[in-house]
Amino acid sequence: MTRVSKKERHKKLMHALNGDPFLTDGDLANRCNVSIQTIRLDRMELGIPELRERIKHMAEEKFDSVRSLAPEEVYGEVIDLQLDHSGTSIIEIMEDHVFERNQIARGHYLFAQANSLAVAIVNSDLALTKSADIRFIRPVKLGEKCLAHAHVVAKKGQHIQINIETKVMDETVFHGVFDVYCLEEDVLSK
Amino acid sequence: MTRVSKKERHKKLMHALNGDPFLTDGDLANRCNVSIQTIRLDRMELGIPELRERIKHMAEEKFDSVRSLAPEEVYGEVIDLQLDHSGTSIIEIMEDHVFERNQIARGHYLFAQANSLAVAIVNSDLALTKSADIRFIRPVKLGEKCLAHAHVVAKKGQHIQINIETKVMDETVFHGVFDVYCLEEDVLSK
DNA sequence: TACTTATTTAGTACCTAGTACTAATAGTTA
DNA sequence: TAACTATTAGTACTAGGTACTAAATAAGTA
Repeated sequence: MTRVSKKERHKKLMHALNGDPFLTDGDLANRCNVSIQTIRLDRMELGIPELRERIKHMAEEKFDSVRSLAPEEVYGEVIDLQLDHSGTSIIEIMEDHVFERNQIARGHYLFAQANSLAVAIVNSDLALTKSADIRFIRPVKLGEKCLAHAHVVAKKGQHIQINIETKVMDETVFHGVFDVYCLEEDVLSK
Repeated sequence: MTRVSKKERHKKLMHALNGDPFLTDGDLANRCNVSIQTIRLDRMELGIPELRERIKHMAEEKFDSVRSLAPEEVYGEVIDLQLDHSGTSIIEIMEDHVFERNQIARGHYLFAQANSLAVAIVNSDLALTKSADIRFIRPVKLGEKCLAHAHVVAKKGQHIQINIETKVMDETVFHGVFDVYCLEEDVLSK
């Protein structure tokens, strides 16, 4: 006289955990009116890890995504850098960088790459972006690798003008002119 | 003969957990060369919850952010939004956002806030930043809260021009003019 | 130097949310 | 009725803690 079939319970279980992954085996047992052991056998069959593992997994994902948005001093991997002259960096567009709907990279990631590179090029402890004029030439899609190349075009006192062009393969996807303000220490002490 | 002072150990602890929140008390005890009890007293004093609670908290945040899809798309907390008209969002400058040396926020975080807001305002599934002209008016420091206010100034066909001004208290710190390209579905089907 | 306080360590009982296992019972079916 | 599946019960054990008591070890101060 099995009240509800195993299959049905399994469905219910999956659904319940989808709605609230923080349910313990005890909670699930109550919901399904079965013993805790039954729930554990069910999880085994369905390959559902225990509560603590589920939670840990979610936390790790969260942690990783925080990482990708708040990285080190430079956003992107610098592969070449001539201080006060030029530089190149790479980023690969990952899941976290794109709009869900259309898989297109959010513009500020491309900007972050360019901005980081511009500031990194300036040979100073106190370099800040003053202004920028940027253009997104074509959308960048998930999985594409963006190569940003920067070079200093002018240097007038504390203002340094840097041109940045970002390419995917041979196609230009982003272009920017950055005006970086450089407050050198010896200037400060004068 | 306390090898390392309590204060120093507390700092080390905070830093370690910031870098890796998945460390158990045992791990921390090893790193600091103290007993597990000392670590637990330290956590008490510093108000740091146990590993499982930390993990759970992160998982809950992740879960919440997955639930509400819209805010995930936006960098910053949107506190007001009138589609196709105006919007406001807030970000607080945290440790991760600043240069270590001078505690000044990296420009691309301010840009990310503005860019997200600009795209969010446009009432379309397919809104992409086409170009932007931005100015960093004064440096923003650690702990400051940035209020970005955006409003649509022009709409010509698929191009929408949005002005954004970001303030800390009453001071303008950032200004930008964004040109967002909006590919509406009915336009597509024509 | 002796007293006092702060800091650190040790150890116990208990908790949750499990795993891994054995054994028994209930219900169904050939 | 025997065989099988599904379910339940119960035990031993685990990690990573809490909450507590007690003791040992500095360190500061009168």
